[in-house]
Amino acid sequence: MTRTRLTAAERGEQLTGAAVQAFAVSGYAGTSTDDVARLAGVSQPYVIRLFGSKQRLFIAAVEHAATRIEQVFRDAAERSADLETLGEAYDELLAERDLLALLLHGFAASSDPVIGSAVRTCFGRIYRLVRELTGVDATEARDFLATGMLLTVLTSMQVLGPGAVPPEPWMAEIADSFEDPCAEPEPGGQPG
Amino acid sequence: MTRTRLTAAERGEQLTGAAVQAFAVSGYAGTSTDDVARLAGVSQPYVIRLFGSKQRLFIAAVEHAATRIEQVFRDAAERSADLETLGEAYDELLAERDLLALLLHGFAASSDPVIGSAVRTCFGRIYRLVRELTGVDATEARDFLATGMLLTVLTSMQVLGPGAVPPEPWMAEIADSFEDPCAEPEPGGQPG
DNA sequence: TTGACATGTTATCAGTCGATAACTACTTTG
DNA sequence: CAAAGTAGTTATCGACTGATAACATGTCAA
Repeated sequence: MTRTRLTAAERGEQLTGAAVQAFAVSGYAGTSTDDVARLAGVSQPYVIRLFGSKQRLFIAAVEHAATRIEQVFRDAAERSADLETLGEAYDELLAERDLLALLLHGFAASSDPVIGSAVRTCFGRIYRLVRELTGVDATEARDFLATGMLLTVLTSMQVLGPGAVPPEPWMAEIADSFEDPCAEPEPGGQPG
Repeated sequence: MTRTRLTAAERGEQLTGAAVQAFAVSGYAGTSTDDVARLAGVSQPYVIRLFGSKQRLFIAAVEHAATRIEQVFRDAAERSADLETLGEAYDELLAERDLLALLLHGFAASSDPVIGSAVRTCFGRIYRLVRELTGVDATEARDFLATGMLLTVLTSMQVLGPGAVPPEPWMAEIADSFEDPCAEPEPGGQPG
């Protein structure tokens, strides 16, 4: 079986996807470039040659995830440009677990100045996009993203989502609080 | 200069503190047991002998941080048992940056089943405590913790807090939204 | 066809890390 | 004082990692 040959650009895209998957599980320091290489079916040194360093590979993955998140929000806003619809879009993002998990690992890896800078830029773009798409003020956008962060963290902790552990009472309580529409304190706002 | 000799219990506590500091910066995979050892002024093998493994050291640090967070909330509730007061307590937690940063790294490291289990238990305890101290319902407690998660993430990203980078416009906008009391959508609720 | 370029691989290395083992030194107790 | 327990060290190992260099293989234009 001969290896399928791709252009450098194509291979780069494929590797970025593999990097999103791999880094989403174990984070920057916990994932080896060989993990990414195996996932994509190429050798580890080739990954380094294409991206220059592990750091640049990670940043490429974070930016890819952020771009995808923005796209999901944009698509949702095309249906209806309010926070409630964007909140529904969050369900799609939670289904693609990798995106938010990777972003969380990016936040955590922000003590590295280069990674931190890239991650802040991505987060800032998402915040701005939410405000522009829906026209809400800073406080509403902040509360929207706050709930999003909690959902992201709960998913990473495997309290919510596909890979969730058997729920303890407090987990079920929180999960229910997201699904009960009557419990919303203000009409049309929170993701979930 | 002779090394100060401590009992195993004392040294263990000191090492747990050092572990909180060290793991808060670079996370589980990104921090070596030698980093923790140097911070405490002992040799690396001794750290392993006292805690058995790096994993157990990390879990000890996470549980220590969670316990401290609970204590801050309890102290605040003794002044006044409502969410607003607990929100003020959050400022103390943000000042002790390590605690929340470490917890965030714990969330991110939850793909390890042993760590994940410990982290979920800690989070569940904090959630329960917030509800018990204030008597709020699940939705209010969830929104409180959601804002807390956003604050934690923003601090880790160095958007807020002592080590923050020079603020870009969107950062100032979010920071302001926390300080403006008039912008609160519902009276007395969010941390910050 | 041939040669230049692009796509990949294997071999290898220097550094790091968690963990074990064996040894040392201090303290307490009888 | 001696012996036993406690606190801590140095030496060392095997595994892993990111990165470099050299080599191989496939593709396409002249």
